[in-house]
Amino acid sequence: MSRRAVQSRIARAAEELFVDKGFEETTVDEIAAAVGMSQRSFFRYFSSKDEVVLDSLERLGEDLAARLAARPAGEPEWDSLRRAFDPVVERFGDPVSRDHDAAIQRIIDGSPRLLASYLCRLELLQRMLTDALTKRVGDDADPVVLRAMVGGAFACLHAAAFPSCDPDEFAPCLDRTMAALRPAGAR
Amino acid sequence: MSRRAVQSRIARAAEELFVDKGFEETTVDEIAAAVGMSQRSFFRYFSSKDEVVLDSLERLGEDLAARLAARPAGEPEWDSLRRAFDPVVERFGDPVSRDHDAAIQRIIDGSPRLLASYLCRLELLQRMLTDALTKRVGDDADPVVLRAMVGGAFACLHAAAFPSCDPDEFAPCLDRTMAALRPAGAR
DNA sequence: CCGGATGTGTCAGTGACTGTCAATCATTGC
DNA sequence: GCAATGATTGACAGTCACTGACACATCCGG
Repeated sequence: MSRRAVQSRIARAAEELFVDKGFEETTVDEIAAAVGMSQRSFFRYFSSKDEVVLDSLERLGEDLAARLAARPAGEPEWDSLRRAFDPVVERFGDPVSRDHDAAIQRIIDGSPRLLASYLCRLELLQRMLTDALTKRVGDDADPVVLRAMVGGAFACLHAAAFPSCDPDEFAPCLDRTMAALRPAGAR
Repeated sequence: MSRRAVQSRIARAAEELFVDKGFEETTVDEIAAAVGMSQRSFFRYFSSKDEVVLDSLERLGEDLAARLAARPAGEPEWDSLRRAFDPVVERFGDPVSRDHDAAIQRIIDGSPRLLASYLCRLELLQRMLTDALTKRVGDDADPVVLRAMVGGAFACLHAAAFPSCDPDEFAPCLDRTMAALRPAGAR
């Protein structure tokens, strides 16, 4: 069985336990037992307990960065960033993946420890997008401003994804927010 | 001796050790020994090892929120946010506190675990500012947009504080970045 | 059949953190 | 002055995430 397959088996078992009992209340031993392996082997597939939950974010990051890189050359950066978020919007469109993501999000919000790791991941993700954006724009642009712009776009994404906004309204909510925050100087 | 005084004694000793040996390489036992108390007592003053480093951020948050609340009523939100950041700019102006903060920041950046907690704190701080901003603006404003605006302003702060920008240039760098990211719709 | 590469379980250890209990000390009421 | 009370502490044991070391199995090309 491939490494990826094992990881996904572990992840599925772990998420079930997390939903049942909560993240902090579930020990790594229990997860390992649920998939029939030793604790030591669990750590051969995931470098930490957090990783089980946050693993999918890594692939999402690569996806977003690729989308951003593929945007047409002349497009204003703010619009490119909005378009790079399309995969996220799509996932929100499908009820199955949306429910799954919502469950994950509830797990994350339920544990400060995990929430911290999650934010760290988002930070990494922003760095990836900043690099992609820098390549598109060229080195003449101010790197600090680019960094901030990606941060601003993520703030819109983060705000729109907040539970206060109901999931069906996600896409319009994101558009509205990004329109409101659109930098005045943007081409 | 007051609780605060003990906390600050612990914090001073801990920071010295962290600078010397690094955060991860310093055990709580060592910190406790350095101030002559048991490990158990250390945890009575700080709920975690992270807390020793991040404690000061809490007070900063209250400060920023108070500044924001005190801005004149008609001022555009983006400008109010910029002014709320003044205490941070001031700290960067004083060489002593700047060096101290830089040391702290190096400690934070040196440990992924601590960095994660730090970002979590920043998130909390943003929530505080969002609440303050909401009070100023009234409930007719879109809460999601307000949330995103605070996030955008923090992205500017975060980007400007990055080591790539030299400390003397911090204030102009922040102004430049916030000018570039100023929302087009802002009054 | 043998070589190493790869995957696994076991075990021992570290370090953060928690619960519990008993001793100490200052405060308060009498 | 003294006893009851509450807060602070140290000592100790325990849990849990995570790591390193080693032994064992399997598998695969030569």
